[in-house]
Amino acid sequence: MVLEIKPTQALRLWREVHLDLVRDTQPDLSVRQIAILLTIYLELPPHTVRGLAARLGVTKPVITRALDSMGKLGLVSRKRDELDKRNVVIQRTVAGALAVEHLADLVTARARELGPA
Amino acid sequence: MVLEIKPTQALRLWREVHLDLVRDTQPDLSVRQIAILLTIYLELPPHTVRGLAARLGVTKPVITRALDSMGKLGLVSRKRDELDKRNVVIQRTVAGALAVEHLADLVTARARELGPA
DNA sequence: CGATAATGATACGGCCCCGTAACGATCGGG
DNA sequence: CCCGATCGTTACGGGGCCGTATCATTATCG
Repeated sequence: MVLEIKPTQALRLWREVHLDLVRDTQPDLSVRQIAILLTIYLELPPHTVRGLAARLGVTKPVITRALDSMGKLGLVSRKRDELDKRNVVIQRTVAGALAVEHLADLVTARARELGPA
Repeated sequence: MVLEIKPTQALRLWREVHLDLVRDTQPDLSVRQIAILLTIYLELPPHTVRGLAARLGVTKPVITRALDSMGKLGLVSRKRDELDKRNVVIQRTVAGALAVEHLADLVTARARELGPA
């Protein structure tokens, strides 16, 4: 089940989806925020600030700030870890799951429309 | 030549490429800038500020500013249209073509690595 | 010509993000 | 028990992007 995609198709797909995102999304997320959001929703919990920072190769404040802004949008939430109160566990939300699902729909729909290279 | 991609695959692809972009890219472009860059390199010239603005559904200053910053990065260049000196023609550059090609490589490489849904 | 329209750039005020450095809270080993 | 290590957050200074409104330049039409 290898996904065959040609460079020209890849670029067209990337462009179409980004055009959708520019027009469609209310507040569009940064590249970092998208990476964080998808990591939270695709990888197994639990997720922590330092874990995400290491996973993305960025500093911790980047994660904290991204969680702040995405939290305001309702895409994620935070909870103190009761076993080790230094830790913060990042949790998924309904709105976040919907947003991720919406992105998946965009990509699959645009992929389906791609003609030959 | 329809590109079959399942929602789970789409999300994993999106995530992997965004992780690459976060780690890899020197100054990462915004969603709008990516949309503009790919439009310039995928659609037939000539490109103008107002044309791009209409194409993306954004205001002209958005395009002007994006061209400013992408111009500093050497990804695009501008030239006055000699026939109608009100117009500015946006031109491709070698560095821009390389950046677009690099993005295509990223996407195709990550797509190839995708396992079954 | 002169008035009007169109094009791209600029000014302004506001908001968000960055990286570095520091901080408070909490845990854990000696 | 205490002191160092760890975790997440916050402060600071700087830079970028946004939308609206306005501007200078150029073309067009009466």
